[in-house]
Amino acid sequence: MRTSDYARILEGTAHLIELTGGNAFRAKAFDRAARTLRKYAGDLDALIERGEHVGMDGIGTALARDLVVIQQTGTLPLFEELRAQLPDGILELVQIQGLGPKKVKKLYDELAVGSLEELADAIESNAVSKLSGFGPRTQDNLARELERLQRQSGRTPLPRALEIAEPVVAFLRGLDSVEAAELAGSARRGRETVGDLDFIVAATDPEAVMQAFVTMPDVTEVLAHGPTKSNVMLLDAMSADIRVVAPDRYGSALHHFTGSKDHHVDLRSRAKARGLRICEYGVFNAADTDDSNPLASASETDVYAALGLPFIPPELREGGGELDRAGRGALPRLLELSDLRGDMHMHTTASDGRSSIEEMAKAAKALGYAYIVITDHSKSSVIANGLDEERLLRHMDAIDAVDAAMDGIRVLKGIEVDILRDGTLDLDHAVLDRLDFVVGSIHAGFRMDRATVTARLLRAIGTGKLHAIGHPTGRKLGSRDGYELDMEALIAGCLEHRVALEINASTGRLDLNDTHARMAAEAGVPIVINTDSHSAGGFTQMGFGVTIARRAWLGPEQVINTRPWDQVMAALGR
DNA sequence: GCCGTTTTCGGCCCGACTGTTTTCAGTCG
Repeated sequence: MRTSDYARILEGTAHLIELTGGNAFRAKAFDRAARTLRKYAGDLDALIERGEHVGMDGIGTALARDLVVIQQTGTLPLFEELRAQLPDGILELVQIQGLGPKKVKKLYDELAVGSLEELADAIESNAVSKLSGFGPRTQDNLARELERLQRQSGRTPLPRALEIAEPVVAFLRGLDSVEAAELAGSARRGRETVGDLDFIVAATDPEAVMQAFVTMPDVTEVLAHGPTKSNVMLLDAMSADIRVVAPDRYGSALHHFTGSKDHHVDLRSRAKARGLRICEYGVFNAADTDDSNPLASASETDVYAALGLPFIPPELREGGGELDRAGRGALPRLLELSDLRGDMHMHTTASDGRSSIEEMAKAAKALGYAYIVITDHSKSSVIANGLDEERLLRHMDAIDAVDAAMDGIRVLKGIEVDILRDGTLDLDHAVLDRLDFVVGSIHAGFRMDRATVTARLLRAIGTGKLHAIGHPTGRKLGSRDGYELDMEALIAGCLEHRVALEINASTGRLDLNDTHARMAAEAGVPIVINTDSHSAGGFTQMGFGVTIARRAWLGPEQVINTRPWDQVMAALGR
């Protein structure tokens, strides 16, 4: 069973408990356990088999037993029992914005609505607006939400979300009474996909800010508009919330709306243990029931300090043990963009890039890099005009010529060699030996099962000719899932043969992701962060790789391209 | 169902906004 299967069953059980009028806290417990599982990057199946899942966050004796049952039978009796009482489509209804368990239950009890289609029919016949507790406005909102679901579903990749959000932040900062404005929420934490955008503003005239916000040109729909909080649709693509607060409450508000939910749950229990209370208006004495006298609220640093903690970077606020570590003063010094001295995976006009070797070198030098490695495709990638041995040898001479002509940056010879279906490499080993850096990647034959792909990668690593595995899972963000892979086996192989795993920072990939990168680095595998640029403009994507690294708790010492070139091989242990 | 420097029982975050209501339940983050 895959991790997502376990999580899906627990999540479904949580919804069904609520829908059948069960104990809401019991439902919450199932939901919390599901989230804990989704966060676990290792082999959950094996963990359960070893009985080591007992004691995970939110998993007590009962849920631990339930997980064993799911492993053995593929499902859970409680889940099946509740599911038999309601149509399957009802779980889709809970996903709709504006529909919670109570309203879904009412729709089902009174109108027999048990699926998205039936809801559409009920709206069509105007029956929804006649239910008590509903009304014409609610019916309209549901109709719009259904339409939106059909048009687009799910979360927006982080790069696209930032593209939409950054102009809005600039707009808000330019308004008259605004002292500070920031993008909060999961985008600020750097999650690879973003559900909706949250903007926090410190301003002396909240209503003016609110009015300006809801009338921005990018706003295609106003969903809510209050004196301090509004919700709009931006470019028909993303829902965006805004909160305006007094400047002296900016820190606590920014903190509150940055989340995550799990981080806040942990933080509140810590506050409680210290006789404190924390909300969006600040940190208070628990006994202090009004919000006028906060102990801390102006900055996030103040908020954490009031709880006896150092500032915790947003990327770590996922409820993944960051409070414990912060409390012991043991947070890592996280990687920063300025730590990186080189980029070791990029393409030129020799294969499928759009810039020359020289253009790449000049752009990299302008960014302050000390070295780059030119890694064009190998011959199997025919569509990408990949190089055979003969063309590669000539290409190497061209790289040397640019290197000799450039001051202040090393231009090194590499290749992104295809890992073929049988795990052999696409180029002659003797030629590979003459390169400075070899990235091995899978570009074809994705439809293999987990064991076959894993063996394929391990055989490639075993050649001893690779320095790094490029985009290790092959996923394309938002469009392709990538191949199934035994990540623990890959990590063990990389450790044994001293091969780095890449965080591919190109906006279409972000691969490795944060959980896998954390897992690899904790095991001791060297990480390399590359843009896989196909033009001189592509280097700007490096920031996304750094964000993933930070979410993976990585510091500069775990990333090989923070080192000077002459120490990179040593960092690989070679 | 989970959890414990307040607890092995009794809590479980809490405030804004909407839409429907005549004072508030439901939803969201």
